[in-house]
Amino acid sequence: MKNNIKELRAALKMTQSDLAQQIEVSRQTVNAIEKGKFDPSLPTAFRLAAVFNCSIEELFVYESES
Amino acid sequence: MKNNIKELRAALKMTQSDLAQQIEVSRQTVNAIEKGKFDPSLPTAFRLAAVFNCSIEELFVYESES
DNA sequence: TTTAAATGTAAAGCAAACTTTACATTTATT
DNA sequence: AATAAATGTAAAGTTTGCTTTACATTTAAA
Repeated sequence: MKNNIKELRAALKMTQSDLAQQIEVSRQTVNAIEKGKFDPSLPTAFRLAAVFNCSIEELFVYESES
Repeated sequence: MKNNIKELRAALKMTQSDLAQQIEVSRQTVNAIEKGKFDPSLPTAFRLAAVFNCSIEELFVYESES
């Protein structure tokens, strides 16, 4: 699963901490998601899409698993 | 998080087992998701949306947590 | 109406999403 | 150049998505 959170976040001039607060997860979680260490939960994906005012499909690109 | 998987699945005349096979999870997982016992992971949500040829947003309705 | 298929549910266990704490490194600011 | 802000990363722990096994109940078919 790929995502363009880092770019979208930069476009809004937000820090990882800012974003973390808005979506109610830890800063490390935002970092890990951006770095592709793991996928967010569905609720977290919804909150992310809300912040960037876009669809989950625009935020994340599904790639068949391992 | 609400969803209309049960209805969409019925419309395609699929059993929970059929759907489980297609999205590569267990039948119990499909049942639990339909019954709202837990939310699917993001990858599973993507696979579900693919089966029903719709967006994740059409499948799931986000509701602020606990 | 018996049999089979589909669904519901439960327990135990594993894996992944997330937390907190903590520290090191990189990038801005002064 | 010094300081602060932002980012990266790691370890240990909790929660939740998901598995398997197992069985009970509901719905459909013979």
